[in-house]
Amino acid sequence: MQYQKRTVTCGDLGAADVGKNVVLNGWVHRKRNHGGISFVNLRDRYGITQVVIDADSPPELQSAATELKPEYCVAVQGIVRARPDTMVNPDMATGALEVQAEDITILSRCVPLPFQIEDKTNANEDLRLTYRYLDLRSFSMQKKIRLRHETAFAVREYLVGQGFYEIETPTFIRSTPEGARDYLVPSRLYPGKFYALPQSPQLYKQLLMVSGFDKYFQLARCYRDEDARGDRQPEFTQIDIEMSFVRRDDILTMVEGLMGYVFKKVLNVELPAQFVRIPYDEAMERFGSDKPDLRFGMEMQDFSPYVADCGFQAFKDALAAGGRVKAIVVSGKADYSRKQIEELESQAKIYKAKGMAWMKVNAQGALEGGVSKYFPDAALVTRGLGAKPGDLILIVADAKAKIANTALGGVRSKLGKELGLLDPAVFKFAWIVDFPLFEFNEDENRWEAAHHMFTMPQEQYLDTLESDPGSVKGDLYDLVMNGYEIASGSIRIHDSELQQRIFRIVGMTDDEAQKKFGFLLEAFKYGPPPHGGIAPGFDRLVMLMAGETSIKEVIAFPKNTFAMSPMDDCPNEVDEKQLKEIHIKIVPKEEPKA
RNA sequence: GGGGGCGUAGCGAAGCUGGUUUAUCGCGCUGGCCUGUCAAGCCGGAGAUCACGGGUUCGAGCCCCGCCGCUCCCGCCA
Repeated sequence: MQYQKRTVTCGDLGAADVGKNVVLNGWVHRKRNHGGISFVNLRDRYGITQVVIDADSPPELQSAATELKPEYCVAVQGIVRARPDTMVNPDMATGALEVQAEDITILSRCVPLPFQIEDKTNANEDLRLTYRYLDLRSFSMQKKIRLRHETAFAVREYLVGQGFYEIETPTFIRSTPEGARDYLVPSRLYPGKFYALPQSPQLYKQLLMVSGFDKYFQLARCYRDEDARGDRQPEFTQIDIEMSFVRRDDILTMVEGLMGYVFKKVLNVELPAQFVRIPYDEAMERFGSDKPDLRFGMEMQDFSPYVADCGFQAFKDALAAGGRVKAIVVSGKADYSRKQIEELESQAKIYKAKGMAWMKVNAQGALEGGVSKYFPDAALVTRGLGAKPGDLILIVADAKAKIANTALGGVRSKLGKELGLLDPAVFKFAWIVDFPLFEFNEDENRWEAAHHMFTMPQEQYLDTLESDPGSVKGDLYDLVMNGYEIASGSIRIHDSELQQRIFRIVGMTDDEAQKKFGFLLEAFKYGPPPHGGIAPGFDRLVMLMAGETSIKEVIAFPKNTFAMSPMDDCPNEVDEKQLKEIHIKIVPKEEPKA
């Protein structure tokens, strides 16, 4: 096809170009016809330029212009001219100029659109994903994809500058049933055997440390076959990092430097040189979450000092059972209706709380409503909690500390959202440190690794690993920001004996360990260096930088909630022939028994 | 596995507690007019088995049951 290739883009014409003969290639964003004169807003990745078809243009040009419809792809040749003063559009980057068309060539046509291409699209997500290539035409989406690119570039720039090598690791790997469910890839050459897609390059990056690549990173695609969320996709990207001869603080400092660089470079936002560090236990008690949103206060407080003398049995029972009674003060919200409070209570119940108590501080400073009658000494309570007249006090009690904390923490998060306390332009980072190394799995009646089995226990617990696993803290750290976990890492075990002790504690026999991780244990016989690492979630990071609440907004072609792609209808059935080659037989799903 | 929300023209929404109905509005689409707009304007038009299947009722977009789809959340995510 003969057509004129662009000499400029729709975003870069300036005053100096007036009088020039230019060619633009782009899409018809909008067209306005006034009978004689007509205007076309031509759009490409770089911007929008107004093309004018004058009333006295030749008939061929006029008819070409008449034919144009939204999203036609065209080549326009014409002369750049300044707009008359009164017709300058100050809202447009190129609003002082326009191109007087001399020739318009339609490169391709466009059928009526399923939804309009505009920044604040009103189409629902399913439709946007079905026509993702159209959705991505909007400037708002182009901007997010660009932000992602720039962030990736800045990450590489910084880490390479710090002496890191980017090294690829395999995406067909050995399946290890620990952790998330694996995506499996059947093997054609080995009937009945499978590769797994990596949940993360964890073991490979540790092996790279054994190899002596003491600073490694990779923008690694990871795969986990678990249910999706706003901040979770079945495939996602992490900035995988591992370093040798480091202690915890070396990693934290390095990531602080990385984040500082990226935010400055990409968003021109200055981050603090260091991020606050909060021990896990403290985060749970203060915020009811291991990924607290620090953009607002409303911290949870211990309500137990007021319980002993009160007549409210539920609170006493919770404490007697070793649980918690926790409160938050909602400033100025004594005017909340019963219905509003019930909605908050239902939020608490999502996290298995049995209920949520409340009371209000009236204008005189007295307690009223809810459970207030059980607390005759209002001043004691309000002074202790720092509650002022007009405040609302919410209380959750439970025999299990975790339930009381997470439930009220959930209420705190909901209130943060509801009260507009979450400014997307504010970025509050924090390190959560001193995580427990083990968690007790009640269903299986055994201890399991809270993070993963290669995490170093903190030194002071080495003697009590076996006798008291529950109290062991690991050399573990999460980076959190605005209520999201955006990185997780640890110092690793590089000692085979210690590693075997851990395996035994989580109930893995030496044989099993050998079978599953023998190659790692073997490698660790050959002078492994002390090492540790971390893996920031790249999609979540970009999501927050973009001020979004779903990572789908910053992934070009994401999956929907059910791990499907509505655009190409994936996953899909495959031919019998393909199945035969990989030795797979489909067993039909059993009908539920009546 | 469980819970909340949604489903009405191509898109987004309204439609009160079942009853003037030919299901309303905005955008888009389409025909016409219009020489400076930029979310152009004005006049006209087409376009909907109210997700789907049952049921209750004299009468269902609205109530009930089932089912499908999307979305958010709990579980899950070492």
